[in-house]
Amino acid sequence: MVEISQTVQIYARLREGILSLSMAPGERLTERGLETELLASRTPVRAALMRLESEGLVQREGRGWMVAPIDLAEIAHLLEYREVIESAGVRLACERAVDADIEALDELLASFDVSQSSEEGLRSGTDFHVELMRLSQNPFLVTATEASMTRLSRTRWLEVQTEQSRALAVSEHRAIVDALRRRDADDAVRRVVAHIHDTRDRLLATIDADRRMLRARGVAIV
Amino acid sequence: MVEISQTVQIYARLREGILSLSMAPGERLTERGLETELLASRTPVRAALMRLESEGLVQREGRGWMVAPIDLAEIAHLLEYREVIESAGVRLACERAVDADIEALDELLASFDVSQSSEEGLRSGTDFHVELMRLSQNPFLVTATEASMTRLSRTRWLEVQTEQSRALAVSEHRAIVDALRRRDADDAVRRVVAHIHDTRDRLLATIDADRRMLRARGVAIV
DNA sequence: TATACCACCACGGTATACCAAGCTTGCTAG
DNA sequence: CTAGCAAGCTTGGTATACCGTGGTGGTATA
Repeated sequence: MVEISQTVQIYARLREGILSLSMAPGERLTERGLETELLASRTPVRAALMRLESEGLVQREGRGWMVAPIDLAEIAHLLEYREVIESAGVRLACERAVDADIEALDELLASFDVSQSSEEGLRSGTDFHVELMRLSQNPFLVTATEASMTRLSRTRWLEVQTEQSRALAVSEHRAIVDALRRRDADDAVRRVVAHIHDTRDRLLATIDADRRMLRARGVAIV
Repeated sequence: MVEISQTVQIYARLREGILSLSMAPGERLTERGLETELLASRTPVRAALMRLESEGLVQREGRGWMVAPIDLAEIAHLLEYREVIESAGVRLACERAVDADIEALDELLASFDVSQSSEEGLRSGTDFHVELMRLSQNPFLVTATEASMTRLSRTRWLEVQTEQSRALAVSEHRAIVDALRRRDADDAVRRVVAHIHDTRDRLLATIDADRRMLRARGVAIV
């Protein structure tokens, strides 16, 4: 058993609770409440809250804190932002990626294709896009994508995850890798844009349709 | 005189010291040292350091902290990142900006043109690009540009700021606003890209030429 | 003289006591 | 009965004491 500092442990537990929706969006938090709940002192709790604030997962609310609500407009803006980042990133990747890295990305895709567990399915999408951006050789594109996927990841639990929708996502990913392998930048960009558009349409349609249900589940949709 | 909390005051003072280069890039910092130097307790000092870390202005170094060194490769990546963000942003701005906001941006430009003080000249560039991104209506493009400009702002002090180079920057900004006013997205993007390329070339050339001098001044250029 | 070991000190991490401010609640006065 | 005020409690903000660890300098021994 490795010893882990309180700071990162508390941070990880809060982050997990928020992303898994076991802490409801919009839920009010107090430092002292978390202190007793997580059996730690306020110092690491405050550190975790500050870091989560910089990631957009918690917000200051009056004198206290709250779990960031799920905001439809923010989601739309994030997906537009991803479209900007990832189309430019995949174009750079076509110029710069070495073949071995493209094949490694393809293998990553295959490994996710095999595993069907839901939480791994959750990670597969975010990891694919992050690893794709890594091929651009620009660390800021990687970081921006990581941050975007983190903020978007709570919405995945809301989205209907049918067998065919997951298959579609995988095939779209595969098409991107294929274009990348052919160094066909224009096609790669087109497919990235199409993939993000598909994601957005599916997501916003689902959320919009289930608005009432989600609100009832305590999801504060602004 | 308004009372300001220790947390934001300490943060602001550290930030100012770092951005003005009065705290040297690569300089080692200790929480207890800053505590006595800034006449505050470790709690707000730690909070400030954590926030500055998330902005990339300080880094953890071993068990301690250091002012983030100026990294030539990082600067190049940041300028490439800005090119991605701002070309997409200005294209969106052409579609979405209302005329009044474009005129307001033009007036901002005029006000900076008049004022010739150096630190306002420093701010004028960053504010122009941030306000430009605001016209895209996407808050993530605004935030990304703010963060990039912050990280880049230390390099401005190193760059030779001749009268004609500043005049060139202003005229390039003006050309962008003109294209925006004509809703000529392709031209606007072209001019944004050209402007950032110019900035990069001037910056990297200056820094590369003065490498030895800068290192002698205590600037840790990796 | 060189190397190894030991003691001390400086560091970030953690816990906690105290503070001022703001909200809530309950009592009192009209 | 209602309105207003005051007291108390809860909040984040701040200061500080304490802990374990890692690094460093000095000394002793080979």
